[in-house]
Amino acid sequence: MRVQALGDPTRMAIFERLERGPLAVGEIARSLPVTRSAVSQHLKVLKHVGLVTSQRAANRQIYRIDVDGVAGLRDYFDQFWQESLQAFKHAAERSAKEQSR
Amino acid sequence: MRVQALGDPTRMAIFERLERGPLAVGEIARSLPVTRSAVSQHLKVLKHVGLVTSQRAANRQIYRIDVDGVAGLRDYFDQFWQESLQAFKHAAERSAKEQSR
DNA sequence: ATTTAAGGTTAGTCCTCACTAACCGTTAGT
DNA sequence: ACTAACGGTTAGTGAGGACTAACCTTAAAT
Repeated sequence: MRVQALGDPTRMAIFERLERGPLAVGEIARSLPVTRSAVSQHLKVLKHVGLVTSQRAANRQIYRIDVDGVAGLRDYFDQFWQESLQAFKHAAERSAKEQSR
Repeated sequence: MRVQALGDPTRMAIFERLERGPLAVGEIARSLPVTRSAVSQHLKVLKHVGLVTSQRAANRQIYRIDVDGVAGLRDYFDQFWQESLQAFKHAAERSAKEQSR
């Protein structure tokens, strides 16, 4: 589920590292209290939901924020909140009408 | 963590039930394949992050969407995405400047 | 060619979290 | 008072997910 993507603190931390610019897996791991393996697995998840992209540079994999993906997820959430509030508003109006008859 | 609030499918389903109007715990449980206890625990979480409020009506607890809370969470996410995109944009510009000198 | 460093994958462990069952207090009805 | 229904709490269980360690492939360096 898309919501889960940033649910884990470590995954969140990785994402925030990437906000400051593209990084290789090892560079991220060095600044975190987890192994490269863990970082690699988290990046896999982030990539899967479209928040980051990767690109080979010789030996290394450079990860960076996927601007389109972030925007897409933002829109997704936006729509969700929008619909929630609207649905509830409609329900409230319907309820008010029931009261007055 | 606030992100976790809608991470669970059952919790999501409960929230969506409430979009159609206020409901008692038992009413929600009856429309879901889980016990009242589970629903009660989920509502506790939703209440804790400010997505719903509760109100006693005699014997029962009526839960409803907290419009302010939803709006607040919407704003929180909005800001998060905003900052992500902005930070990355700045990083990209900085990087471009490095290249050209 | 060997060595070194990178990163992805897998098996196994541990911990978190969703869930049930059993219990409790509270309220309304008889 | 007794009963029945509601809903919150707790202990215990099971499943999923985060993590490490070990292994593998690939690419650059000597």
